[in-house]
Amino acid sequence: MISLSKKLMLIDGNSIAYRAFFALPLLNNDKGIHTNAIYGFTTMLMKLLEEEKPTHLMVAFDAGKTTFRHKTFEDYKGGRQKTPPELSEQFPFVRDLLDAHNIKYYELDQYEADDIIGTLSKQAEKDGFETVIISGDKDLTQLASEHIRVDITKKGITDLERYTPAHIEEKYGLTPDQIIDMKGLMGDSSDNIPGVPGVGEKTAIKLLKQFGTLEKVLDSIDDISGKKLKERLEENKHLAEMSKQLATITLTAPVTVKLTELEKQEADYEKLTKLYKELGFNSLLDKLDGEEEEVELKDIDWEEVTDFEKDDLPSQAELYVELYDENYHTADILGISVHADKKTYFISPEHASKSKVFKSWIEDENHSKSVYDAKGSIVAFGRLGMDLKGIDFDLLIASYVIDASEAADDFASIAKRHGADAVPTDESIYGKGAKKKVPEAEVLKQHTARKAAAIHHIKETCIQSLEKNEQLELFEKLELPLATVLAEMERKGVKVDIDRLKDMGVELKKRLEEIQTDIFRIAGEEFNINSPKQLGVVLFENLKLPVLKKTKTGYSTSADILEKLKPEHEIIEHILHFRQLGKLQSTYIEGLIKVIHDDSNKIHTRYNQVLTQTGRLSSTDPNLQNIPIRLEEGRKIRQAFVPSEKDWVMFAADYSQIELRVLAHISDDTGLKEAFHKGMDVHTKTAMDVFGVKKEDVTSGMRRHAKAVNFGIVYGISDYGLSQSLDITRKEAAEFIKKYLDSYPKVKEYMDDIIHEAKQKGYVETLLHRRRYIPEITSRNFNLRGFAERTAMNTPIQGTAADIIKKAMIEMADRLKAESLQTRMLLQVHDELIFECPKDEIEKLEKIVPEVMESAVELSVPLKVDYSYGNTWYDAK
DNA sequence: TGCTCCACGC
DNA sequence: GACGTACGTGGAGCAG
Repeated sequence: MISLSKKLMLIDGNSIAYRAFFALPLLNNDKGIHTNAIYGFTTMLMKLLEEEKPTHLMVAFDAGKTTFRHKTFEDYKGGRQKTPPELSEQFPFVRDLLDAHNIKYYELDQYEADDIIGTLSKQAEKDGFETVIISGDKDLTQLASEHIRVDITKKGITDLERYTPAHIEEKYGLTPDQIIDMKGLMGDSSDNIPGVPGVGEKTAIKLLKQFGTLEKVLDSIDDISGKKLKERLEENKHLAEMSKQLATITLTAPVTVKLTELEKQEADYEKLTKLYKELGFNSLLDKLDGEEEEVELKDIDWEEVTDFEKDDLPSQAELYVELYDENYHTADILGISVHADKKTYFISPEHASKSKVFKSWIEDENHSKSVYDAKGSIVAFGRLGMDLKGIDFDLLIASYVIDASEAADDFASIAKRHGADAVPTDESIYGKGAKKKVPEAEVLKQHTARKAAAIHHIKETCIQSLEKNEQLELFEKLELPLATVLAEMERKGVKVDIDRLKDMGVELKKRLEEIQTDIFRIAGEEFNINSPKQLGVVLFENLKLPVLKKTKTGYSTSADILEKLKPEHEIIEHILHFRQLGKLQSTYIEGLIKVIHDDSNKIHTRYNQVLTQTGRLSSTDPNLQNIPIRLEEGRKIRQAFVPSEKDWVMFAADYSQIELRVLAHISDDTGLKEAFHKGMDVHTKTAMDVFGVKKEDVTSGMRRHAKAVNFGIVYGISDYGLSQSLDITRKEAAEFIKKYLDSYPKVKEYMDDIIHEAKQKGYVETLLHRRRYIPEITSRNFNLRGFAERTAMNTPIQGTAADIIKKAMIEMADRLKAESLQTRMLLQVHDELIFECPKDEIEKLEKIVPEVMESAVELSVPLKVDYSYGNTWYDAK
């Protein structure tokens, strides 16, 4: 075969997906979507791209149910098994996959993929292409020619048989054209093409070798040997002709794509990564990382300086600080870059901290800086003795506000998402895991410089997106100022009484040992209680306790299951207690001690401002948003959180039922609003409304149920979730939710409306225009759609609550400053703010804090804040 | 090192 | 009917 420079690959999409589906076991990903066909399709595609290196590429799909062939023969493809739903649900993902690879796909009403492929392959032949066709359907082999090769899947999916005219000659002794005649004679059971009864492959080939074409065979029936065969051909002449017609691939389908449009393009790695993650294709993700790193680095102009002249630093510039790891409180500061006008500078942190010109520029709020990660930058510059001010843009936050679903793992992926693809990933510069290291100076400096330049390139696009989505105010007036407030909170840190923690640790250790001894005695053997695997063996095999639930890997030993086994065996309560105390010891005693800064005995958490899909913050190193409170033993941990100054107190304020108030506001439901206007206990009120009883007749059980439903509404749990938390059947839970919605009709209306809106727009919004895209809302997959619907209902509630407390935090910080108070805001726990303050400021705070928090936004129901103070966080209850 | 299980908070 | 179902972070065990 002559090697031509243009190589076209045409893939029969349906056929390959079918092949993959039946060749691979029915794989599931963690979302319950079947993925075997998608996976098989992907691996096959990768292999083909690598081996064939096509310059042009397209995937053809069959369109709909009927084709022009059905006019010839109604029962064409009749009797074929309906596509299994497990497969059809995968087709949309195959298309997503192709989109992510930037591979064109095409379908044409009334035509099959074969016809599209046939038409294009012949056009390509004329235009001097070499073409490879990939399918599982041997029919396609009729297209083989000098410049068209047809590869048909054999067993499995990666094994292909290459049909060239020579191979067909060798295999059947026929030319490619004669394949159609062969089909006419012998038929094709898979497409329900009848052919001539009694004529199979052998006879068909024999006849064609003798006469050449079907028509000639039918004209020469008299010359054929064998009486029976003659009769059959005679009787089925018409059937044979129709069969040939059906099997003939049309070469003149009205295909509208041009070959020039099929040129192979670079994949969209961002999209691919997202898709692979969604599908759980971890092995493919790994490969992807490798490919991405190969991206060529375009040189940029940058200059290293040791100091600045005043004129170097204009009133608008991009600023970037490069750190060695993600914890900006402690990470090595490796370099700083500034993109000013058309120049990009690099300066070492040592030189930067000595430069007076630089410091005064950094601290001048009239000089605007565009950064990546405002909060981290403020902290890092703080460590260099500079108070970073005047941040007017943050690429990281902007990207989060625009679409929180795109993970913010590193600069490169965010830059690329917004069109700057010349920034290498940090991993490619530093390596990862044990191999991570600072690269040679030139590489580091260029990398740092490149980021400042990238921010400059992207800024405008981001602002336009924000503007278009009416999110500029959310970005500029809420998230950006919040970053400064959070930086301040993190930097101040919260003081920990380390001795108190250690004492608790000693006490816990003693008790754990005692419980362990008990457990071993009762079990009659020693084992690792912390190993669910070993514990499972002891409980369910040795002690023969009933198995109520299994996990993927063995027996479930979760607390709710053990709780049910309590009456069965005395060992259970010991195990539960051991678990509870063990958690306190490892996570809260040892874990907290690990992150206390030696010099100050303070903890400096990091709030992640760009992570959650709802707009909430999260907290790491340590997570101060999950310090125990519900059980007394755990709650005592809070005694270790103390004021950092003598004679100060901890002051805690929390919003009462903020989410339900938000729901009352959004839904405008009279009954729900009444609870808040009258200052009632909302769970009792719900119990009254749902069970139709008077206040004094609400039992504790009713209230508990009502509370669980309210909880479910706020967090968007399903009937299943509710059934779990109340230990009732799913049906009962569903009925319960229905009763709730009947009692609050406008809540029901809101739920219906918001789902409808999400379907229309593809996203939902909070009060302050925070957006969450919910593409799965139109999914045909029951699970995904159900999940999406709950997300649509829940996000505006939880997200609005998040908006409100964020706004309150900014206003609180302003107010403390305006009133020149010493009080420090230290922590945020979703609906709660914790301060430390001198005792003589308590009285003021008691007025200011509720006032600011309650008036952060105005809803149609009042916001209510409860507060309290004490010598430790524990005592502020 | 990455996965699973478990448990804490809102 | 669909069979796994609020969001996070972190520790321990375990397999490769």
